[in-house]
Amino acid sequence: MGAADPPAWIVLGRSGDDVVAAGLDATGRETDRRRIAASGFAEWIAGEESSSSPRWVWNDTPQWYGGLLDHGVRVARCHDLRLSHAILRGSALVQPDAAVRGSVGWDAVPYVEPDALAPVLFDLEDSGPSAGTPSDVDSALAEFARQRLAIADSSDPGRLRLLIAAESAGALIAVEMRAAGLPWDAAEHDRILTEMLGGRRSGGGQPELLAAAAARVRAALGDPAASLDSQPKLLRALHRVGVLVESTSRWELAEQRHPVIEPLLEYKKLSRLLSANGWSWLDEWVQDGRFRPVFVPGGVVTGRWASSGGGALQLPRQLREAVRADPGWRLVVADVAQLEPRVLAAMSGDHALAGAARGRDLYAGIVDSGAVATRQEAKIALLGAMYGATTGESGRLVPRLRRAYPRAMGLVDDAARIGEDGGLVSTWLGRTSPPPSAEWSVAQSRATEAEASGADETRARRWARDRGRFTRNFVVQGTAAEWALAWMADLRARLSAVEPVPAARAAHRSGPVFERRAHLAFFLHDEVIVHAPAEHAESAAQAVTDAAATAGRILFGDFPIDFPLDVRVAGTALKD
DNA sequence: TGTATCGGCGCG
DNA sequence: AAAGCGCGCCGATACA
Repeated sequence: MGAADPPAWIVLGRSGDDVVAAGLDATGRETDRRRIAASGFAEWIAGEESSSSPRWVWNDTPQWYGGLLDHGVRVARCHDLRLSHAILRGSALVQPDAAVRGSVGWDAVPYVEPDALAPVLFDLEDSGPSAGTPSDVDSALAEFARQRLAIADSSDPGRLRLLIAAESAGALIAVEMRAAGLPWDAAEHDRILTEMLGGRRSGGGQPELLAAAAARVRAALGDPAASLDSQPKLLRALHRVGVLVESTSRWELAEQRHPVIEPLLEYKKLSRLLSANGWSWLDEWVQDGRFRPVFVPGGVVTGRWASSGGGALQLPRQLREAVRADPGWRLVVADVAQLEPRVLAAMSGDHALAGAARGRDLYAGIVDSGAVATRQEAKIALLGAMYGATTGESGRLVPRLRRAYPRAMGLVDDAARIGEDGGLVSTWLGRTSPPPSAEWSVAQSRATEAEASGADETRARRWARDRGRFTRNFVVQGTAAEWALAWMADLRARLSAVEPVPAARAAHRSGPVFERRAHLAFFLHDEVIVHAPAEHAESAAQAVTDAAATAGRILFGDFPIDFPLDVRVAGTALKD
């Protein structure tokens, strides 16, 4: 690429064993095309990154970026065509007849093998037909052109550009976090398991304390052979001793008074720990002091991330003690207090709710405003408003919030009504809810016909309300996910600007790009964990805080809304 | 023997 | 405590 005219974008595609790179100028015109052998690809990327710092355009971030990281090459920016396509083709901000909605091949979801970060690019012998999106450069160029046109012609190009930049940054971060891994102390995990479950038995027997709990349950049931892991059998055994529950769920059991309840709840708790995060999980998912889950950006319709394998987003808090910084390193653990209601206040322009949100505790602010009497009531009412509660204490309290915060409540009530009517709702930056299914629409129209039965009408009404609760929550959950992406993207940029520590201080299990620098190690909706050299931990914590403020401004401009964080610097991620 | 579904529960 | 949203994973069960 000519130094006099550095490319704004470089679009990458594969051709046989080679990579084809097309440079585009700021207007999107192709100015340069070259073919690069896979063996020299990482080095070439590193050179372009340092000389012209383009935005890399590729079909699917994990396929390209995992291998680059393995070779010690980090990039600052990308445009993930697959994720961007998913946003644009569904967005209500995009023109109905935009060409991007009809792109062939870009709806496929590629199968990403959890153990193979970059199977295609650097191990061409093993490259299979697994890629879900077109991988040649001409397909990528054509799709990129359709996407830029769709954005430019949309009702709000600025928001969509932000969303796609944030989504693509998230794609980079997800691959980076897997490469870096979450520092995990297997010995500490084993200690927790042994303390709670008792010693591990050879020969597949239950650990001591789990077996003891089981024995106490069977004694209380008066049945030495009672099956505790089969829901129907357990239910019948409970009925036989007079515990007349309809399910064996924890909350329903907890309402009962019977000697079997306490040991049964204990058994369920321990059994869950063993099956979900016991020694088998440890053996399978923690290698060389790192837990490396697969993060799936955009994996949830709202834009939240999902995960695949290892249950990364469901780590029980009791295991947080096993998250341990390397020697000489620290963990910066940060989470946003009440992210979703703050986002709701900002996107609805509700100054009253934003006022209640000023400071650390939004719920206390609601109490101070006089809308409800206690913090607990404030929490229940607000969650009920965002989730669509209609019954119980929550349903009873929501009307009081409607009076106190009409704009915020009006926004979620409108979203619910639109959803019930079969319409679409969008997040702040333009991610749009999926349309109702054909089955849903058929049920609605059938219910309006003269010969509709009562059952038809009841079912249609229930499905309409279900969808209303979904769209009600979609706008809030999805916008919160956008805030979190903006937070992480800005944080990533700040961390990358810090000088690396000397090689002697490296974290040798974090991969070449991260072993000498503070880096993101974990993300969970409204919380991040940064693994940082001890001498950089305080500046990393400041970066986390500053990035949160930036994210608020990026999304909501000057609207006066706080996003206060709980930030801790420690050797372990255990929540105090 | 393998696949789909369900109840249950972990996380936000 | 659940309630009202969104997930992934487990073991058991039903079914091909």
